[in-house]
Amino acid sequence: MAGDIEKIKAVINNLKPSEKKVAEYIIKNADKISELSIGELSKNSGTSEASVVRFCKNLGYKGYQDLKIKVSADYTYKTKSIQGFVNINDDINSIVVKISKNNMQSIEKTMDMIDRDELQKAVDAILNANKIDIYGVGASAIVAQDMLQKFMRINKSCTAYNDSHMQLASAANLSNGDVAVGISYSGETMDTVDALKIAKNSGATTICITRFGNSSITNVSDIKLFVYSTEAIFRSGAMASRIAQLNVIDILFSVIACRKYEDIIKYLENTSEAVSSRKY
Amino acid sequence: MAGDIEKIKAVINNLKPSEKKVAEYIIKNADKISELSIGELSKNSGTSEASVVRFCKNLGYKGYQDLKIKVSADYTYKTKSIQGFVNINDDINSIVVKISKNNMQSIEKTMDMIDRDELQKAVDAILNANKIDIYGVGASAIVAQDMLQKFMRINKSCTAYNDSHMQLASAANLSNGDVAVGISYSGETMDTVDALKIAKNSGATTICITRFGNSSITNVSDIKLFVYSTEAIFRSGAMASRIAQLNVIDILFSVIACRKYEDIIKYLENTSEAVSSRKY
DNA sequence: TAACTTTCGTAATAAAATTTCAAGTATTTT
DNA sequence: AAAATACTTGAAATTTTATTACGAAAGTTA
Repeated sequence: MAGDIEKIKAVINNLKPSEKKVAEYIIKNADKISELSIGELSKNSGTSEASVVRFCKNLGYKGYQDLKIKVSADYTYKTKSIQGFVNINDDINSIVVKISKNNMQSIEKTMDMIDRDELQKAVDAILNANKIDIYGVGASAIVAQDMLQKFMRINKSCTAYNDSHMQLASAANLSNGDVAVGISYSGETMDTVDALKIAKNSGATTICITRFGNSSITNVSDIKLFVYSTEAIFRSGAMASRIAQLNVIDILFSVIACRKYEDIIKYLENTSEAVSSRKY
Repeated sequence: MAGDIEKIKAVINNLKPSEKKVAEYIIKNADKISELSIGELSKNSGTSEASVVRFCKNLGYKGYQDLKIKVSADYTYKTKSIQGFVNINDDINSIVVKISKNNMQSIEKTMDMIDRDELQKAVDAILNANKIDIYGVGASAIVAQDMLQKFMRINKSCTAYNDSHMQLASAANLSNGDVAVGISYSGETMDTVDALKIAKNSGATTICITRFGNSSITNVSDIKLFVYSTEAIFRSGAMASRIAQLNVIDILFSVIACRKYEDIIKYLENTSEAVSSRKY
């Protein structure tokens, strides 16, 4: 489907020496490939034209022409997604583009990176849960609230207290078969980590949605869902990160909705109807 | 920079007949270009090889090779973004990819579509506002809450009541120089539209964040910020749409932050520091 | 209608890509 | 350790593809 450059990286160690040289050159100079003829490429990589062709065919391309087009397309696709940071003096259009691309990139990287097995575990845990507690404060409270709204609509009983004392109290009353979800991008938010720790001690299955890597919250989580994010602008904690987190919520919701489609469509229709009276 | 296919469309009417044939063929068959030689293309479009080359050079390309690569790249870039709807039987990986791409697409289309002038007006209104009211219920309440958090951090006093009576009461007390922001994807949510209408009558400048097109909310809004969204899955109102709305909030916030950088960086540092004591 | 300009395709030329093949290198067998 | 075999490689031949040159046809202007 995609990722021509990735594909080359993946097979580079199974190649013969001369083809490996070609692969290395292409990876390092993917930006230039579109303007290189096979002769230039073979010279630059210290091999022969024949080796380049063999390399192309080994990788499943029709020939050099074909590879050239695919690799160039892949390269421009990749680089078009990437945008710099916002500068103070950027005009309004640049800001629109940079912020949007950054948010898109956070979703994309999260999509590439998120562990499908962990996701499946989270789905199973939620599907079998008696009770679900969701913890999050500050910007993460919004994500928690969003999750609550989604799951409530499909009749999964959740709670998402935004009072930290309530969270702790609620966590203490969980038991086996319950699920607690902790949301914190930094992974170090005391209120959330503490609540999750108590939930774990109470016997609940704990899930975290946090940044990639180890942190206090991963230590108290049975299931870890990582999101990727870089912020496009100064100390503004929660822009791309919360969008990546919401994307994870969407995925969880969608997987569950698909698995239990027959039951859930009814609930969704009911709730749709219920609010329709409040629309013009 | 981009949009090679768009560029061809833009100039198609200024071309000589034979070159126009080439242009038409390329636009209709952008997917096949990567595998066509100049001979095939000229035959398929009913012209000569020379005309194809002339066409390429007229458009600023080095030759047919160059155009072929650029157009192919543009085409794959465009189509890679597009993904189908989620099916009940999709496996977990397909759902991850489809939901993510759909969310990305909503951001991208919103980015392409959003009116920069309206955005500028919204920024000016907010910068000069004494008081800012934000209205939203249900899924839009989360977006409202998010906006509140962001603007609070840069010391812009906002309120975002999620009680509809409070909203109406608050709207009644606004006056000239105040700003009211109504968030409703459908544009038909009574509570939000009513509150915004009252705000407008009170003399406030009204801003809406809603779906593209006319709706009840656009009728009561001085400034209209449109988002684009298609949902990847059944009657599930608010997935991609809220992400697109959050993206607009990010943009508003970023533009304002850039314009008032010196003042704002201080506020951001203060608020960062304030919560840091609650982190491990 | 003649002179000129524009547009276009054929054919010649040039460039690039692919294939062939034999030499060189490594590996296995005897 | 020598011979046989298989593998890897690049130079050169061949084929394919792209570009250019040029003149014929169509269209314009005087």
